[in-house]
This record gives sequence, C-alpha cells and structure tokens, in this order.
Amino acid sequence: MKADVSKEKRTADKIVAAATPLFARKGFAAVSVKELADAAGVNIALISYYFGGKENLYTVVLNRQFAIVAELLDTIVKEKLAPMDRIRRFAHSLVEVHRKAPFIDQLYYGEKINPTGCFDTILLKEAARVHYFLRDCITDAIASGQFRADLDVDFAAMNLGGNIHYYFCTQPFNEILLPAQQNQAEHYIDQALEIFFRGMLISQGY
Amino acid sequence: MKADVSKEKRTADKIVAAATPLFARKGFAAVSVKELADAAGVNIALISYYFGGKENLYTVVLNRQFAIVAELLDTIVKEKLAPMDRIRRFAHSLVEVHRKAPFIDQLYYGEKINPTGCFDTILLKEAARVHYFLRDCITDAIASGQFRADLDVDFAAMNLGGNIHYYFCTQPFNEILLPAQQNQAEHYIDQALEIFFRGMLISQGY
DNA sequence: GTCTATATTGCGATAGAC
DNA sequence: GTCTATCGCAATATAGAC
Repeated sequence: MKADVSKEKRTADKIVAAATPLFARKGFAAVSVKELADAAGVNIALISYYFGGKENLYTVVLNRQFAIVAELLDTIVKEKLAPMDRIRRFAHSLVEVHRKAPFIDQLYYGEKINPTGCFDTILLKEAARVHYFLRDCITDAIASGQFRADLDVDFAAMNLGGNIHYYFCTQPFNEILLPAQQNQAEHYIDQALEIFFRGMLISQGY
Repeated sequence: MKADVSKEKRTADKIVAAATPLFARKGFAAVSVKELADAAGVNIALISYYFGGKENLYTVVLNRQFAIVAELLDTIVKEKLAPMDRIRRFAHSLVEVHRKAPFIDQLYYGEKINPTGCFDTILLKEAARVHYFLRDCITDAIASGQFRADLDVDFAAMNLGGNIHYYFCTQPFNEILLPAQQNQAEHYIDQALEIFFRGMLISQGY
C-alpha cells in the first residue's frame, strides 16, 4: 500500500511538474492533454485518472503556485518588521521564490489577463491579499512619519506592486531584450525599491 | 465597384472590431472562429474569406493595436521635448490611447506572457522601442543634470515602464479590486510619475 | 496504476450554391 | 460578398484489457 501511495504521488507530481511550465508559457487553452502527458513522460489517460481532466490539473497547478506566495505573506506578517523592512523583505523573498518557482508570475498574470473563468474568486483573493499587504506597509510607514501622507495609498500600493511584479512578469522577454541584465533580479529590486522609497520618504536621509 | 469596396471594408472592420476584445480577454487559443463570427454578426466562413484564417486575423488585430503606440512614439520623438516632459507626455498619452483602445495592453501583455509564436519579432521590436524611448528620456535627464547618474539606466527604464504599464495591464482586474479608483488613470499616472521623478531627481525642488 | 482503443465532440478551413 | 454543407482533423475523456 505504501508503495502504491508513493508511486501515485510520484506520477501525479511528475504531471504537475511538467504541466507548470507548459501552462505558464502557453496558457491553459493552448496546451493539449497529449502535450501534458508527453512532457511528463506518462500515458495520456493518466491526466484524467489522477486529476479528472485538464481543467482540474490546471487548478492544482495554479493553487500550488499561489500557495507559495500566500505562505510567504503569512511568514512575513508574523515577523512584525518595520514597514519599509517588510516591503524589502517581501520583494527580496520574491526573488528567492522565483528561483525555485520561475513560472509563478507567468501563471498568475496569464490568468489575470486571460482568465479561464474557474479562478475568478481565488485570483481576486490572492491579488487582494498582496495589494492589502503592500498598502498596509505604506499606511504604517505614513503613520510612523516616514512616508508622505499626501498621496493615495491604493495608488502607491499599485505603484509598488508594479515595480516589483513587472520585472518578473516580463522577465522571459527581458532575457532577450536585455541579455546583460540577466540574473540581476536582486539588483533590479534594490534599485526599484530605492527609487520608490526616495519618492515616498519625507526626510531625504535615505 | 466602390460599393463593393466599402462593403468589404465594413465587413472586415466589423470582424476586426469584434475580434479585438475577444482576443484580448481570452487569448488567441481560447477564442473559436465561430465565436468571432457570432460576435461580429457575420457568417463563419467570412473570417477565412477576408483574412485567410484565425491566425491571420489575430496578426491584423495585434498589428493594428501596435501601430497606435508606434505612431504615438513617432509623434512624441518629433516634438523634442525636455526629457521629463517627454515621459509625462508619453504616460498621459497612453491614458488617452486606452480610452479609445482599451484592449491594447491585454493584447500586448497577453502575447508577451503567452506567446503564440507568430509574433516574436514584431513584439520584441515593439517592446524594445518603448524601452529605448524611456531609457533615452532617462539618459537625457541624467545628461542635463536632473536625474541621478548612479543608477542603472536599463533598470530605471524598466521601473518606469512597470509604473506606467502595470496599471493598464491589470486594470480589468483592478476595477473589481478597487472600484473607487475606477477611471482615475490620470491621477494614478500623475502620482506614479511624481514618485518616480522624486526618486530620480538630484535636487529636491520637485 | 498503466495502457490501448475508441467514443464523441468541436475545431478551422473550404467547395460550391446563390 | 455571403451562406450552407461538409471534409478532415485534433481535441478531451473514458471503457476495458492488462
């Protein structure tokens, strides 16, 4: 029985692992079940056997990726860092996350731009979570007298979200456009945060 | 003959007009030819008749959208404005562009994230054009002593691109997430540019 | 748990009537 | 220029053998 369970897990995991980059690169509709099976090196019938169909596999893939960011946010919120450190911590953790899960933003923004329909609620919840996390950081930094109070916090949070996510979201493309800047995510994030902080801070001691 | 030409143009335009939001929202692969024909209110066979197939129609739709931004850049470059004004002009023009062509970023980033393959060169050219435009603005602002010279220009251009485009790219979603901020694109852009400029400027007189 | 074979549906494209 | 009918194909899913 134990052998069966671990074999089952291994096959299902192989499928999920192979499906993740495929869905990320081509989007849900453009990937066929045969493609998924071939990439995983398993028989085509096993996608339905393990997941009950392409759509369910897709939800498993996305939920697994979403969980990574959700856990990260859980961890950071518990740390109760100072607002700017919280932002820095989040942004730099995302760099780390993308090293292990390089398809997360393609999946996330792919679904955001071309929604399949079966993710409206989950995706909105995830997007809201990140937005409110960043907005809370900014609100706290304003309350503590570090950030200017004359700006719209939601816009500032979107601005910050864009600064951080845009890089990852367009990275496959930037690898061609800016080959010299490859694997420089840390540096990009550092600089983007510095510009943002400098734009938000009251004192110029930054 | 004249009647035929204008009828032909009207039908083809109806198809393009109906295809644009469909491709934007669902992505190329998820839209069927029947859907396109129904949305345009024309017979299904006319897509092949006028465009030679779904794929060709898609390239027409995207090229037409890309041309809008390309023309905008042509116009702005000719104006020879001061670097910061050039950035402001570009960002605010995009707000205007999105009022008339609200699907441009969904199409652009949809293709960027989930490439169909038939757009690699064109898309890279477009992306490069915008990136180099923004980078030139920043380089000029550094040369004129306005912007700090200690930062990576490519990263700064990406940062700026993210600030501007992220809002449009995720707008359909933000309408649900932040209903109060709807139709506030002008204000968002103003604030985003202010934060970016403040982060880049040497003097604090901004 | 895995595989082959197949059922069934929907796709994109086109020939030919009007 | 438009429409109906249809071809050929690829899609997903499943039944049943092993």
